[in-house]
Amino acid sequence: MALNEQQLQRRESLTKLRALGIDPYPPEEFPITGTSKQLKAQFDESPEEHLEVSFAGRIMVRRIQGKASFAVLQDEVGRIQIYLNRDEICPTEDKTYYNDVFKKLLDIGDIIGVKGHMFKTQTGETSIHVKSYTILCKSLNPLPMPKEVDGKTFDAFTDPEARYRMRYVDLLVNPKVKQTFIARTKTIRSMRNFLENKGYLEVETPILQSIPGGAAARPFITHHNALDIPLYLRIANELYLKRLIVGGFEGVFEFAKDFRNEGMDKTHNPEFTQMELYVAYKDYKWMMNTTEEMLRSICLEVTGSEVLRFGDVEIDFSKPFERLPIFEGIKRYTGHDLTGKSEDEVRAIAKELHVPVDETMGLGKLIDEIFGEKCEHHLIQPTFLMDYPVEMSPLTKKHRDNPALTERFELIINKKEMANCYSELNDPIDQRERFEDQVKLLERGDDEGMFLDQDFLRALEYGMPPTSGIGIGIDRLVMLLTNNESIQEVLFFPQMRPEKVTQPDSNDKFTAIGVPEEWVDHLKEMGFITVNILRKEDNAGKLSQTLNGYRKKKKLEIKALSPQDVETWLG
RNA sequence: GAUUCAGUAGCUCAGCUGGUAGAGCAUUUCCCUUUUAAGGAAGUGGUCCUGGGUUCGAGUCCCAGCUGGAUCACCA
Repeated sequence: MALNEQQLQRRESLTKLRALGIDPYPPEEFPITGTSKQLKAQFDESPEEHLEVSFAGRIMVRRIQGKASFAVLQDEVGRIQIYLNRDEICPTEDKTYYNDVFKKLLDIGDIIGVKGHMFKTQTGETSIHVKSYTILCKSLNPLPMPKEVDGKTFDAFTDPEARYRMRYVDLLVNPKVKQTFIARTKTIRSMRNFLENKGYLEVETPILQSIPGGAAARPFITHHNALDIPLYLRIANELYLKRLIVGGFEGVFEFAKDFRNEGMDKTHNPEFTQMELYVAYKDYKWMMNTTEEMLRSICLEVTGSEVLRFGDVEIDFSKPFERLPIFEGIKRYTGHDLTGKSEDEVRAIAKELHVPVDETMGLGKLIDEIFGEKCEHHLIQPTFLMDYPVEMSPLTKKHRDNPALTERFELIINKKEMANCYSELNDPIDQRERFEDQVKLLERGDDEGMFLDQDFLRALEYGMPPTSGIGIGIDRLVMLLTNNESIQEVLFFPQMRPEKVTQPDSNDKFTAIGVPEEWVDHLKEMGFITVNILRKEDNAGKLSQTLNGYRKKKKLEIKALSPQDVETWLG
């Protein structure tokens, strides 16, 4: 990457600092007496006391007023203004530390430590009166400069691509982003506390699996060299947690990063987080109550209220969640009762409703399509959508009242699937048959079919108690709680197509076309990192001037270049 | 994967039917000892995403590509 003017200036400042004997990246610790928030609170509590402080932060604003200066330092929790006076910073005749170092060699984005005392300015802002400062880190790239006036932000750093690729910059200049990720951590902590208080055990299960099971999704595949076998990144941890239930644990959960090799959009990232919970001797009805209780308390802990604003809708966790059998939902929103209807009858109804269907769709898929097209968008408030057709749920117990259905629910909030729960199938013979059906799907080329996991079946044959299990999409829950429309906003580093970077040519390649050795590194510094980039310059006169200008500016002790020299490089 | 919109200075953005590339902030220089939407004055800074094409002339029009966003498809 070619360095721009500001980057070159900062590098120059760096060498000047070193020339002054200042280490721009010192190794010593810099002890502080408090965060920006603490120092301000401490002073404001008893402003009459002389409060000596030590503080470190990143320079975000600088206002130089001749012999006095103000700056704003930012730490993890906020910002604090500092005041510097030339003759206090430099009590002797030597004013370098103020006139040169502070005013010229420091930049917005640099990290400094300051010592001084707290005071209030004439305009009433609690600030640090600095007696001495230490450079802790010189920053070589300029930060974007959003301005905030009366809570309104101007010139905000908004380009999504830049924000996601350079989350570190995003976090520095967009305070809301930091709040989102703090809320994410709070959400997970709140859920973990809830589950631990219930007595369930947090466990870890394999991420590298030789049989990717527990969901229908395309996996990422990798290879283990020593065993010389393919391994898959897990798409779910369901089958492992159930093995633990077989092994005698009665409540286990895991916050699991899962990986699915599918498309990406506002609600899907190739790696995402799911919390899966399995509890023995329970059914899906029990799980509805538990889920409801858990989400209500998480919402309260994270947002301070059981009622949540998301965009322009209000989502109420305080009331009991609706429990809506899928057939009832369809009846409510389309007027058609599908109970007991055959595949052909349902297909005809779908066509009548203008739901796009084709002949390959089975009964389960048809019902799912109708619901998705005609009903799902009505479900804003938390709703347990329950009793799915058996075809779509190969790991779920058949419904106690209707063998065509399963004991399964999905939790829908604001039109989005948040959680998926079953009364887990524990009949090993039934499970084997359902796996075999899935294998047939695979053999037909349906890449969503499930693999047959012999060891899991063997475990079930030893006997798994009746169990209810749930998977909750953590990313989507955090989106909801933080009022974010996109999953990329709740992942620190969402998946992006890799940036293309040009690898610099070796120095040999430059000397081979006649560039003097002492010039090569400087050319690279100026952005001519490959011979091809250099040769894009067609005006040797202009190029030699540019290079000599750089030589002069940096006061380089090397030979100046003639246009003829440069002409030969360009070939 | 399809459609569509976008890509111009470090950041946020203007740029008309094609005619020499603009602003604010940042940055540089000078002045200023309590400022705070950064005080005054003067400057610097651009492969207009890339590559082709049309044209006397392309940031602007056409084609292809790259990257991102949105919508759709896919996603138990």
